[in-house]
Amino acid sequence: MNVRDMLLHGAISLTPSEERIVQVLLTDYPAAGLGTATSLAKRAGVSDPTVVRLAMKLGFEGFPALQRRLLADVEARLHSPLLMMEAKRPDMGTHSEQGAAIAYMHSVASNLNKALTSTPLASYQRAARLVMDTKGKVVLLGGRYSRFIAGMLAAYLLQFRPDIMHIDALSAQKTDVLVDLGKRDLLIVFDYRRYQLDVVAFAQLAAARRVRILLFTDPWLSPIAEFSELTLTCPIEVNSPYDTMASSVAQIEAVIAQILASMEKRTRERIEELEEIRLQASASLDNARLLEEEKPALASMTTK
Amino acid sequence: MNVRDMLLHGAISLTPSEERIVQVLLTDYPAAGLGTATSLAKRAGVSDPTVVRLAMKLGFEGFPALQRRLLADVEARLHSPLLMMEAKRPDMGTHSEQGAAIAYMHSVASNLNKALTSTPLASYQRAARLVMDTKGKVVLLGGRYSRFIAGMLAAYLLQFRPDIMHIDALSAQKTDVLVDLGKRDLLIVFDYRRYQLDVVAFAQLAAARRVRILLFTDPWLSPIAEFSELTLTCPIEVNSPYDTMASSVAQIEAVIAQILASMEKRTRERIEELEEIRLQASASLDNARLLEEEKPALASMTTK
DNA sequence: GAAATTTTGTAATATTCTCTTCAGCAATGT
DNA sequence: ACATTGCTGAAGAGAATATTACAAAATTTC
Repeated sequence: MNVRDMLLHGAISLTPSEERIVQVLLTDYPAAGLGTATSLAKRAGVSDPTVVRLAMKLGFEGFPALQRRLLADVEARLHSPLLMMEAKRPDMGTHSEQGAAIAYMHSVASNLNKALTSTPLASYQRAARLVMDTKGKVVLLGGRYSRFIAGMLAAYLLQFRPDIMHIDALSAQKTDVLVDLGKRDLLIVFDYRRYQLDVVAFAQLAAARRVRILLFTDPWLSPIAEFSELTLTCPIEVNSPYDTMASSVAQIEAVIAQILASMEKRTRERIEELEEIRLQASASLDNARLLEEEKPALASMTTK
Repeated sequence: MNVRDMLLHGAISLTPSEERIVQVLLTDYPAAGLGTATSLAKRAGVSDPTVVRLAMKLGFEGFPALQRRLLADVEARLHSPLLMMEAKRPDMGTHSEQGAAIAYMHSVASNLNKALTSTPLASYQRAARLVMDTKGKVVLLGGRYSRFIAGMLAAYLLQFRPDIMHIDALSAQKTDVLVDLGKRDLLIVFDYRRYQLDVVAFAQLAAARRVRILLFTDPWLSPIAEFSELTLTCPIEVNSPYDTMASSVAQIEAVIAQILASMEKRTRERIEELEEIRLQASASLDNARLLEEEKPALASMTTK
């Protein structure tokens, strides 16, 4: 069993700072673990003893032992047949003008795969718990683009619990919501690179008021990571001047899935039924068309 | 220039024992160099000072410096997209309550792959042309969830052309925009299943006014497909009571990529520069950490 | 074949890294 | 509110590692 799997599916329960280490390690696997223990600790924003303790928790004699294992992994992977193929990979550099969209989709796919392998299950579980265990309000905030993701998550969460509040565009007035927030509340903030000053500032103010913070960011970490309780990272780089948001969307959906899974069976069933009903209600609209003819579809549409 | 090439094509003359080291290093590259200097020396049958001297001869400050370079090489090779795919998938099927989030991510990944292979390039090209060739206004509309995707696309398009208008929540008032629309205008509508009556109705009214329609929907086709000029479908089913929007997001991003590719070179470059500048502005925040040491990162984060 | 030069290893030193101890802190239960 | 438990980081001891200094081989040169 290689180290990556130990981290992803390991049966050991991790403390928050240990989790941060794991996240760093997975995001930049295995290079992040091949330096010194102290460098890894700094990157994760924890102290070196914590790194050492994690190594031991994983069953190693100490950090160097873990490192040796990591090295073995590298070796194995570098000699894998896949890497041989890699050598003759077509140069992605040429946008080729023609298949730009297709090339882009491929690039997103590999991005998603990266996301898949770089976030441990525990992070999702923690996020789910954080959201559902919060007694007070849950406030959502995002940047220029990511505010749409915040909106999506808000729309989902509305169905699971009350007191959801999405701050769409950050204005001076909106900052006022802060006065009502305290340590029983949760701020879910999305901040991918080109970290927006106003968003960071808002989060900082919230942190000062002891509001708990759940941060979604990229592997380079928004400054907000400094004072967030839990940080979920997600790769965003693709061959385009813009970054992709597809993986981020998948990620919040995954959190939703995790919330659903951890719910009481009855509660979950009620929600599933609810969706089922909504689906049927709309399906009746155009089912006929799909199964039979086109005419009924138009008919049903003109009826209301 | 990576270390391997330095060793292979280096212009420096090597002493016999140095050559032995190089040989070992190349035989097991780069793993052999990632341990301690002493371990490498032993494998080559020489003493450790010889190893250190070689490192310096190659232009490094010392052995650790060479090691850092070696690590960078590994990272570059390991981060190639293809290799990310290799990270094997755990057994699906077992929803297991535990790994709900992970299972979900896998399911999204395969969904995306499906999207990848089921939409021809021509569709993206036509969508791109449709958007950019429209002389009049471009109005965007979505449903309960998909309106966020509409919002994203609107945010992107704003940078490419004027007269972009996102109808966020559909109200009676908003329907009024219809009176200003005609056959020179374009309606981009997102309508995934649980096709919303109001959205369909709006599209229908637009169609009646001869507004051109670009529809994003799922493979079961929204009724709007009946009167849209171009329909892009995208699979949305995953193992969850909800549908995924990740692929849809990827899809609109792909359209953006296609638009960028089909633009005049100069125009595109200007936009890319713009993004580049935005990126650097924020990157300067924490770049130091990634390229050099850990210290500056923490410093920069606390500094503002 | 001896001196000069280069190469190499041993030993001592300097540096860096790991890991233990301990005390502070927050969360949780009584 | 108080005690308990577990998590965390600061500090420093101790170990491992890299590097320097120097002397012994080996090689070359005359």
